[in-house]
Amino acid sequence: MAVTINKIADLCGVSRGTVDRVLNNRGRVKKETEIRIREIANQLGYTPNMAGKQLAIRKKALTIGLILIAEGNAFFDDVIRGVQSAEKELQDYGVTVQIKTMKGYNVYRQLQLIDEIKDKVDALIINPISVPAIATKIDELVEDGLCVITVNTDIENSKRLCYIGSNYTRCGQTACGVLGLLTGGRAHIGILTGSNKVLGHNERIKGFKEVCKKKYPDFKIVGYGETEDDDIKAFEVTNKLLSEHPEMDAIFVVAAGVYGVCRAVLSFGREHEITIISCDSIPTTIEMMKQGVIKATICQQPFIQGNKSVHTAFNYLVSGEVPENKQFIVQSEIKIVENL
Amino acid sequence: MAVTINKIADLCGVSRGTVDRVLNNRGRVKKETEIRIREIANQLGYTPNMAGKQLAIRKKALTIGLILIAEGNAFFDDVIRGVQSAEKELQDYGVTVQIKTMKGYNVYRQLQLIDEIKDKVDALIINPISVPAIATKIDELVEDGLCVITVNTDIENSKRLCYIGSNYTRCGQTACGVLGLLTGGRAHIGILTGSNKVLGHNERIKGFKEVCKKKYPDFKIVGYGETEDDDIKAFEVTNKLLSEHPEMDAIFVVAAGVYGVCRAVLSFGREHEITIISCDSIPTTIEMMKQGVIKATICQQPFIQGNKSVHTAFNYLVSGEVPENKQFIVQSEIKIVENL
DNA sequence: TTGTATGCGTTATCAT
DNA sequence: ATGATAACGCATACAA
Repeated sequence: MAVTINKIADLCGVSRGTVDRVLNNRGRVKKETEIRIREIANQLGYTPNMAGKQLAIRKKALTIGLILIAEGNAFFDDVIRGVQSAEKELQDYGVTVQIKTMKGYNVYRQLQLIDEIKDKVDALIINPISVPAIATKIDELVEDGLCVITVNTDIENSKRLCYIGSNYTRCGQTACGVLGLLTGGRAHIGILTGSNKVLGHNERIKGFKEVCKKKYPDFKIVGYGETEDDDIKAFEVTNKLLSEHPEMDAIFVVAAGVYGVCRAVLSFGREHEITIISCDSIPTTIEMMKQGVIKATICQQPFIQGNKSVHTAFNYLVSGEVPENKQFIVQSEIKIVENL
Repeated sequence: MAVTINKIADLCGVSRGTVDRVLNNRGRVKKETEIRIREIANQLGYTPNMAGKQLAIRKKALTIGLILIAEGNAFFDDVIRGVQSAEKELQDYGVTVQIKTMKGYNVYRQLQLIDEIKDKVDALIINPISVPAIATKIDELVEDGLCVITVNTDIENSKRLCYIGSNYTRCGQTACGVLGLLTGGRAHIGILTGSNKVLGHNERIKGFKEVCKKKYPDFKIVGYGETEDDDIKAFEVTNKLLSEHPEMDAIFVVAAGVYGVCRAVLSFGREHEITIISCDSIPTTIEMMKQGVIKATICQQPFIQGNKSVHTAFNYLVSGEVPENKQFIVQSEIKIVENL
């Protein structure tokens, strides 16, 4: 039978209350008894019982807040689905989530949203803009006792509890690996990123180039473009790239704007000559895969990102459980039309 | 606030005990009160509280038994890791798992193991041999009130609670899709299956051929071999195939014996000319991928298969929760060396 | 500084 | 057929 707080109390000849105070660092207990209790607890390998905790804590309704740069970005639809699924799974324990979305990389707006939400929630899950101002803000929140988790994008040198999301470098490496296999290691590549101000996009390109260098000496990157995560902009810039580089026979779409890129390739009638690899799988991307325009896409388990971040926040709030790893990295999944 | 059994009792003017008897079909309650209670419960949308259930049920130690055809099959190592992880996650609730392993497709042996374990467990998770004798046995167990879940291999027309595992057809389709992309849709393919008596292997081949037919008219399947899931046998039969079909430039390894196949290809010095696609990722397969001998492998989330099956059994035992789908199908994951 | 009582939602065992 | 009561493990308010 598992060891409970009661058993420890018996063994130490004190009351449950005292053991509780020690094990949850509530103070107000004599040093020497504290030491004794801790010793016995460790020795017996005490682990708090979740069901008990959850039942007792039920009186307090927990609110978990989310700030996501989700507007106009279909990728986040699945993240939100994961969040909502977690809310449902945790409804027994009185958990409510509150999602605030924003559009684009407006630091001021994100700070504003943080201030709006911070006093209403027990934990904050944020898809942060990776700039010092946000990092500082996160640290402030944590100092004030709020539980903060970064999702999808990390700010490593901040005091957040943990990061849940992908390894962008890995995604880029995988993309290059796939492209290498599809082209036999010989291609003239156009890279269409979202913005060269976004860390994640740059890391994907970095990973891509690493593999290029190590394994595919005959890969030539012939041009770059920025889609600004917008299909129209993507369409224009891809058109330009295709005109300037008729030798281009492969495209890596690093971020959003995938559909715009595809439409440009289609407008040149070159969809059969150009191997397109993209990231993530939103409906328009899936449609393009079904039409054979996109050959493969590298996904980052958005549902799990949303779901796991809520569960992690909840576990921390309920039992002070700190994740064993500061980063929970989702898989870089290769999807083709057959395994969508 | 969520609706509890207590609230229902109040509203109906009865005691919790009565409500409990009704909602858990324990009988011994007057028809008309039963109807009234059910009505109110439905109306209020009562959902049992997990934490409460789990605390109360804790007195009974639950045992979940597993029968896996795991010996000599490294694929199952990850399944078992998933099972053990689930055991740890559920230890708070007094769950113990008991794993029995066997080697090869010996129906009599499997029946024997079932008889050994059936009276000692509250649920049985089985990786069944797909023959009528086992199906009948499963039905008997279920009739006797045991909870039975099939894992990794299903027996669809049986009374098992549900199946947790892959869609083998899908795996084969994915393999063909990948091969199509890697070869430009033109290849002379050798197929090395485990045994043509194993349903899953045949389904993979079926899926592979489907995509061949639909998308890749220039794929020619030039030969078949059976590895009997054994590396030595695989080595021999692949050697034979390579001798008889020098035009062969692609291999789909359907089941185990992957390493033997690779060694044969290496012994012919043809590892650069032959595109090998395999299934699953055991250590020797990973090694061959790193050496570039295998280009891609299609995986079926073994850890999740093990983990999820235990959790599903637990949920059923604790709350009678029947899975919403009779089949929980894991993803067919494409793995290359970059995203292993 | 410590102990006790009460309650969270459910199940199980009595007693009626 | 039904109700009352005691667990299960933990948190907390209150008493000492």
